[in-house]
Amino acid sequence: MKREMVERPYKEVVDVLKRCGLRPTRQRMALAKLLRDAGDCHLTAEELHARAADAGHRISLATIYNALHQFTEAGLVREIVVDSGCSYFDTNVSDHHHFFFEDRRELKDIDHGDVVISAVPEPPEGATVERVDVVIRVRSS
Amino acid sequence: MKREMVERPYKEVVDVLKRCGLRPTRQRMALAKLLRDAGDCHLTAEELHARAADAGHRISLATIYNALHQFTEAGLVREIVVDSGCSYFDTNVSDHHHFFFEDRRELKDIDHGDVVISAVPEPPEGATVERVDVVIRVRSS
DNA sequence: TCAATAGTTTAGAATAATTCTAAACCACTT
DNA sequence: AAGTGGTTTAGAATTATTCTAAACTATTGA
Ligand SMILES: [Mn+2]
Ligand SMILES: [Mn+2]
Ligand SMILES: [Zn+2]
Ligand SMILES: [Zn+2]
Repeated sequence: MKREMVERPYKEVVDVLKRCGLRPTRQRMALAKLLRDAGDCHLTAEELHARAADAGHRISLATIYNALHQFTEAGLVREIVVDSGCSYFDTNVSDHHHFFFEDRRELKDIDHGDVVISAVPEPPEGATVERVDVVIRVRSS
Repeated sequence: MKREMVERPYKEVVDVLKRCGLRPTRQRMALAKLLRDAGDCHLTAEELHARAADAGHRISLATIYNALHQFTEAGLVREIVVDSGCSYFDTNVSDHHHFFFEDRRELKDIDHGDVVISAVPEPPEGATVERVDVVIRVRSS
């Protein structure tokens, strides 16, 4: 019973990982749980690494990168490129756009529906639209 | 007269540079001219470096980066971040958006007006909108 | 015309994010 | 319990970019 209270929260992430065809290893379970419990946010690999460390998990950066890419592939997180120099991983995988605070280098979600794109051009022949990213770059002033 | 035919094209870029408060050095003139003559396109620092070399200019990469940042500051080019790992510099500084071909890692302009954003949210208090970037990510398939 | 000055260029080292390597490790099957 | 094949890891490698400090040059005004 003591054991169960601690272990239960893992059940879900284990299932998610299995559904994605990823072995539920110690590291992937820890990371998947951290990401799920983090709520909607935008993390760099380094930040996730730090959070894992804070939670008592000693996971190599290589593994963090591996997991983030696998999770991206599986649709558990979404990679956002706004800053030449580092990638952000978004735990909110629903369709939404972003403010980017250039001075703080931070992303903030824009509620779906607050940006309306009323005309999107056809992609060129043989190309298929993967995603439409809208980033509103702002500076404090 | 022989001389003039070769030199005249530089007159404009010299003026542009002066207007921007940048000394018209040999390197900056060469780069400004290359960029102006390139037509609308999206270049990486390396690509511009290669074009300079092709045109017979031996300019260090550090200078390419310096110039591109100064030109960006001055509004002569626009920096676009779509690809974690490298920046693109757009010689088309008019208001427009982009397709990004993820496999080729190439940008393509979308005519102004082909993307209509009919609702843009207010930025948070104290933040001022710098720019709205729309990137339509496509893959060939 | 010629310094003096301040801005510019440069090679090469340094940095930072990310990827690679190859050996140790461990999840899952049998 | 052993075999297997995927996984993790430390550390080296890679890549784009920035930094450093010395050499260079555009500009100015004597
Ligand atoms: Mn970062
Ligand atoms: Mn590149
Ligand atoms: Zn988001
Ligand atoms: Zn463009």
